[in-house]
Amino acid sequence: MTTGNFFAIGEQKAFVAFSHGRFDKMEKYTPQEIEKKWQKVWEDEAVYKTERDDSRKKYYALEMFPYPSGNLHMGHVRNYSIGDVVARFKTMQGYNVLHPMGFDAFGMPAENAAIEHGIHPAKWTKDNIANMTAQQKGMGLSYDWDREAITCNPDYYKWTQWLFELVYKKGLAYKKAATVNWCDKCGTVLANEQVVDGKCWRCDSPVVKKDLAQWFFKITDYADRLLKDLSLLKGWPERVKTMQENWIGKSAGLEFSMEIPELGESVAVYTTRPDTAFGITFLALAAEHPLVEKICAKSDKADEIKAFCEKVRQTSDIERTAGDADKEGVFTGLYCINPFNGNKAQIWVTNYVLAEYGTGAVMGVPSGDQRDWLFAKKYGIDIILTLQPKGAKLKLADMTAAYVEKDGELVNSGRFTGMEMHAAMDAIMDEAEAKGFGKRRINYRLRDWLISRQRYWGAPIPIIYCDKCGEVLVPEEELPVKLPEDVKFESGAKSPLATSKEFVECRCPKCGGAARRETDTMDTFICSSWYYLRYTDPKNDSAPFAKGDVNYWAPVDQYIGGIEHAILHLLYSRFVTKVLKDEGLVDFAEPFTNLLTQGMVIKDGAKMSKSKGNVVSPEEIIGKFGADTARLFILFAAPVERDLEWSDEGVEGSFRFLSRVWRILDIKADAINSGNDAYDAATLTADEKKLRGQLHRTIKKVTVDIGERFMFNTAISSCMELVNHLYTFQDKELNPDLARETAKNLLLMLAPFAPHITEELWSKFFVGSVHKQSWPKCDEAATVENEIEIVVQVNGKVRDKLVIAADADKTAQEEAALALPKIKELTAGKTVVKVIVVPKKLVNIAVK
RNA sequence: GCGGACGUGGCGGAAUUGGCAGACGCGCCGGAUUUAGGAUCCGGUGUCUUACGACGUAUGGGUUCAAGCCCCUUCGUCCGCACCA
Repeated sequence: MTTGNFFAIGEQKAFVAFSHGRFDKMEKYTPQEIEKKWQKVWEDEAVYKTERDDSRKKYYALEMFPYPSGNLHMGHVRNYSIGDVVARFKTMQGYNVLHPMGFDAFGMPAENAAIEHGIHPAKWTKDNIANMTAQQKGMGLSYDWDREAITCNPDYYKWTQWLFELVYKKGLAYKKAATVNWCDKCGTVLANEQVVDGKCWRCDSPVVKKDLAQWFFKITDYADRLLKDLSLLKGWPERVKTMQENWIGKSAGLEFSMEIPELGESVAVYTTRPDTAFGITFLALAAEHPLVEKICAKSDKADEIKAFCEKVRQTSDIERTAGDADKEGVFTGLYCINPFNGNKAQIWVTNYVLAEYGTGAVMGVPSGDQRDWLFAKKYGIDIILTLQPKGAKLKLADMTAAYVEKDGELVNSGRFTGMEMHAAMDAIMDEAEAKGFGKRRINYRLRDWLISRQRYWGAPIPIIYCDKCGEVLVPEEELPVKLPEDVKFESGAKSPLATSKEFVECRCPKCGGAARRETDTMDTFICSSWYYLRYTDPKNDSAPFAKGDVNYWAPVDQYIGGIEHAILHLLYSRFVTKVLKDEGLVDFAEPFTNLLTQGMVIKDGAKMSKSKGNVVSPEEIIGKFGADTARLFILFAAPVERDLEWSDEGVEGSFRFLSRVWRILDIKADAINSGNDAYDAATLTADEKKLRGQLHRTIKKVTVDIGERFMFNTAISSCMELVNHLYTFQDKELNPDLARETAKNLLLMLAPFAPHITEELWSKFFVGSVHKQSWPKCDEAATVENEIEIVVQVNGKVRDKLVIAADADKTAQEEAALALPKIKELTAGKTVVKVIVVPKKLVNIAVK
C-alpha cells in the first residue's frame, strides 16, 4: 500500500476483503495512528494551501492568534475547533477559503522569563511557538501554514514600524507629557483600555498615576466614525457593540466660560444640561485643574487647597471610582460669574471632578444633579430649583434628592421660566452662542491611545531625537529598527533598550549629526491591530501587503475569539483599518464583517486555572482519545457562544460516537463497497426509504445548523441520530446503493468536525480526500413522507394521535381526527365550539 | 443605580415561525453477549399515581383554540457601564 497519497480503488477492495465479517475480526479505531498518518499526508500534499483566485468567491475565516505562552489550553482548542469547522465547511461549499494562523509574539512574559531565568526572549518565544505549533498541528487544523505571521520577526515588525510612520505622517501620532497609567509589576505604562477597575488587565495589580512623556495615537479623531460604523456591523454581537459604544461615550452639550473677576480670567465648563444653568451655585474644579495653582496665588486658603490636592492625587483610581466614594472639597474663597444671570458662584476644588474629561471644571447645580446635591448638602452651599415636572410644584424643603429627570418645566430661570425642558435646552444654548460665551460641543469618553511601553520585547518606535532637528522618523528604507542584543533586562521606569549604547547612539537622518534613538517600544496591540491583513500577502518585502491581495481576501468574513477583546483589540483594529482606508491602502472601513464570541471552557463551575487546580490539558485528552474526539466533544457539549462545562464522561461519549461510526461502516463495508453511486431510490424497501428520508433531512439540517446558525451542537446531534438509525440495519440487509449513499454523506457531514477519522474511512470506500469534496446536497424528494403523524388535542391537551396521508387536505385531516373513537368518547355530550386544523401538524378540538 | 443576556430532568443541553416540552449526549436502571470484568448491542429513564390520569420550562398574572416561546409582575444568576457633568 502506498503512503503519502490516497488509496487507489483496488487497494480499497483489498481492505474490505480483509475487514468484512463479525466484530472480532474488525480493525479497531486507533485515532493516534490515523491522526498522525493523515496530518503527514495533508502536509506532504499541501491540502490546505491557499491561493488567490480572482475568478472564485473568497471566504476569510480567522481565529484570534494566540500569545505564545508555550501550551495550548482548552480555550484555544475551542477557538480553533470552531474556526476549523467554518473553514472546512465553506471550502466544501466551493469558496476559496483563507484560513491562516500566527503568533502575537511580542509581550511581557517573554521578557519576564529573561529576567527570571536568563533565557533570551527571542529564544523563549521561538521555543514556545514551536511547541504550540506542534500542538496545533496535532489538532488537524486546516491552516495554510505558509502564511504564518509572527509579530516578533523583523520581517513583520518592519511593517508595524512602517504603520507607526504612516500614522505619524498623517499627524495622528504625537509625544506629550501626561499623567499616565503605570503598572509597577509590569514596569510600564498602560493605555486606558488596558486598565480594568483600576487594575492592570494583564497582571491584575493596581495601576498608579505617573507623569511621563509618552507616545499617543490620536484615536479620538476617529471617535465618531468608530461609533457610527458600529451600525455597519450587522454580524457582531449586540453586546460587543454596546460595550464599544459605552467606551467611546459620546455626549452632546454646551461648553461655556465663566469669568473669575478676582483673577481676571475665565474658566471653561462643559455640561450636557444647559437647561439647568440658572441653578448654578458653585463651580467644581478637578484637583489637577491648571487654575488651581493660580487660585492658590490669590487665595488665603492656599495651604489648605494644596494639602487637599495632594491628598486627592495620592488616592488610587480604585478608591476614586468606588461607587460610594465620599465627595469632598475645599472652598477657595474665590467666586466666578454665571454668564446667564450674573449670579456669583463659589469656586470649590473637589475630588469628584475628573481632570481628563470635558474641561476638568463642572458647573455645580445641586437641584439638578445628584452629585452636586450631595456636595452642596454636605457643605451648606445654596440650592436653586430650576426644573420641576409639568403641572407639579416641587419644594426644596421637601426634596431629599436632586430632580434629575429629563422632563419638565423650567422655574427661576429668568426669561426661560415656564419653557419645556428640551426647548429650553436649545434656547439656552442658542443664547450662549449668540452672546459668544458658549458653544455647542460633542464630547467623548474615549482617550487617545497611549502606545509607548518601557519594555524590551516589542517593536521599537522608529524615531530619532536630534538636538538640531528634533524628532525625526527613521527613513523607511532603514526599517526595521532592529532590537539590540546587548541589553540588560531589568524592570524600571526606563526601557531596557536605553541600556544598549549601540542602539541608542545613532546619526540624525536629516543632518547626519549625533542623535539618540527612542528607547520605548510599541504596545503589542499595535502588532495585533493589523496582522489579519498581513496574512493576505505574508511574504511581501516591499509593502505590508499588496492592494490586490488585501482587497481580494479581506475583510475577514468570520472572526472568532473571546469576549475579553470586546474593546481592546477589536477597537484598535477598527481604528487602524480606518486609517489605512483613509490612506487608500485598503478598500474597506471595517476589518471584521462577522464576529463570533465563544464562551469560556469551565470546570466545576469555574474558569480553568492553575490556582484552582481544575485545568484539563488538551495534550492529555488528545493523547488519550485523539484530536477528533476532543474537537467533537468541545463542539457538541454547548452552543459556541455559551460557556462550556468540561466533562470527562462527555469526552468518552464523543469517543464512543466516533467508534460507533467506525464500527457500523465496517459492518456494512461489503454493502458500501458494492453499491453504486447512482441508483433508483424507488426500489428501496419501506424501512430503507425511511433511512434515506432521514439521511436527507439530516443533510438539510446540518447545512443550516453549520452555515446559518452556528449551532454545531445540534448539527452533531442529528448526525448521531442518523447513525443510531443506521444501527437498526446492523443485523439486517441494507441495500448496497443506499448503504453507499449514507456512508458517503455521513462522512462528508462529519468531515469538518472530525477530519481524521472521516478521511480514513473515506479512503477505504471512496477516492481522493474527503476534504476536497463538495458539501452534500439534500434531495428534497427523499425528505417527503407519504404518511405523517398528526396530534389530536381536545381543549389544547393531547388526547390521541393519527397517521394520515401526507397529501390529505384540511378537511380530511379534521374528519379523520373527529372520527377517532377516543376523541368521540371525549367529546360525547359536549358542544364542539371550534376546530383548529394546522395542516400536517395537529387538530385541536375546543369543546364545552 | 443604569443597560443587557439568561433561568427547561440527576447533569450538559434541544425545541429554527406560538402547534406533541425534554431531541442528542452524559449518568442511572434492566436485558443480551461473555468463564468473569470491561467493551459492545438492545430497551428503559421529567414528577406524582396501582391504574385511569394529573402536574410540569425560576415566580405570580395576562393574551390565545394552543405559550418554554408573546405581554406584564416578582425573584435569582451572569456580564457590561457607573462620580463622564
